[in-house]
Amino acid sequence: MFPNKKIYLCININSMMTFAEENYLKAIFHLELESAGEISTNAIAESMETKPSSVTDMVQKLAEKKMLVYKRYKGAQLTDKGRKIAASVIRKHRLWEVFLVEKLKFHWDEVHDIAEQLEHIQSDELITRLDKYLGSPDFDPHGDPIPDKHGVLKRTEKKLLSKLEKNQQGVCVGVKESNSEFLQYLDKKKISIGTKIKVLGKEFFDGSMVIQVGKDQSFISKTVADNLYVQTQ
Amino acid sequence: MFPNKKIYLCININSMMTFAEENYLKAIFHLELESAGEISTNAIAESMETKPSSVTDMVQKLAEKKMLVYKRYKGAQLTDKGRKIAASVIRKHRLWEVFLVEKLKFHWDEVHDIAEQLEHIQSDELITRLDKYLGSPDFDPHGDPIPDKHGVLKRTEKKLLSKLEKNQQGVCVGVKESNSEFLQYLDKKKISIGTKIKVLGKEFFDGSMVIQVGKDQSFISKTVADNLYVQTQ
DNA sequence: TTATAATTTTAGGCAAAGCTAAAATTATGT
DNA sequence: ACATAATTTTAGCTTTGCCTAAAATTATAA
Repeated sequence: MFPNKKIYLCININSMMTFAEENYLKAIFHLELESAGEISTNAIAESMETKPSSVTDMVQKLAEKKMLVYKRYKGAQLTDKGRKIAASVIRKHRLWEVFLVEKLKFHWDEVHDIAEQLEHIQSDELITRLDKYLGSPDFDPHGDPIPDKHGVLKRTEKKLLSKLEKNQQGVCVGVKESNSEFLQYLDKKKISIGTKIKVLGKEFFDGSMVIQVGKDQSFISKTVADNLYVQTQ
Repeated sequence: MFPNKKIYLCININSMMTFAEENYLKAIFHLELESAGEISTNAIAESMETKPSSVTDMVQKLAEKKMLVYKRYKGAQLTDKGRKIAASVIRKHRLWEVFLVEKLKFHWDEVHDIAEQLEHIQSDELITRLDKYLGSPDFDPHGDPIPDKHGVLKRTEKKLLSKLEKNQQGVCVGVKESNSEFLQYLDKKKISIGTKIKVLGKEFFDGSMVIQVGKDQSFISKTVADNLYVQTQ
């Protein structure tokens, strides 16, 4: 009568999303943060490194599932339902990144691909416990905010260190582009996520800075200040 | 932060296995432990809750990939290559189970379905670090041995506590059938994985036992002794 | 305004992994 | 031994998620 018995195992109909569907919702969620209104097929295709025709297919399917609103030739917009699922995937991704860095001692720039897989593991209880285990972190190792369990993403005032003026201070929440050398440089300077940084001086002509990190003072170039995100409360 | 770079991290062509393929290899591996020689299509189908015709399809594909040897109407046998991959999937499954129980405080009987998903995460580095993080455990929370990184599974002398005679002892390595009440009972008796148990006395007529657990003595029924696995070295 | 460019959709195909129904093969019982 | 039962395979269909090529629509620029 019903072809596949295994279907009965899915108690929560909402989360009966495939990996591909979750990835689309996630991508659209990110695009909506950057620009309001309908998201174009092309934009989605580009961000997912896939073809526009594939996007059209999937977007139509997600529209049928009420995950988004889609108008031919116009684009897509997430519904509350779709946004919630996207946020939960991003929450999982970022929590796992925290786990990989904090517990397994991976570096910031090594964890993305693994988290990309882990984000699709289905178990609410798992995420509840993982979150608790990690001390309910607010940010992932790149300084990006972790959506709460209701899918609410705290939009934070993350800005580049280079934008701070003399005597302003912030907490390091991430890097713009991470590469091993830069991360090693930060290690040497004793800067990591959560480090308080105060601007003691800023040179006008080259944008270099003298900053306070803990009890030490440090000199950093504009290149560095342009690559570090801080949060000013 | 790095939206959707599709990165091809499959360095090892051998491990470019789909979830389905990995599940088949795993199932056949388990069946080979129970009975030597070729494994029948029907046996595989039954253990995977799928149809024999589906098994034939997949087994032919796995034979092409040299994961197993298949003869029409005869059955399948894993090659070294296939066995190694199966063992690595089982290793991952069991390590994740340890993580879920030891770190996230799940109960023994709650972790299977989650580990069933986690076992397919692809990253050698992840498993190396996870193993280290967990203290390179030899057994999972059900007392089943964890294959080493080379795919070697220590075949252990796991036996039911009820098989031990007076004055014999063993280390608790798992339960046969786990349910919440039984696990709570064990908690009360201070028995868990790794607990040393010595048989102080065994009643002939009902199989009940007096055992030593740490410094305490305990009385247990045959029902309990029939449901507890111990390892005698 | 209209021709051309860009975007988006449709149509048709492919591979994975499952299914059913029917055919082929092997096993069994008397 | 041989009919029947059980097992296994084949053939053909379905869905998912992607693709290419062509058609449809919208945008842009002279």
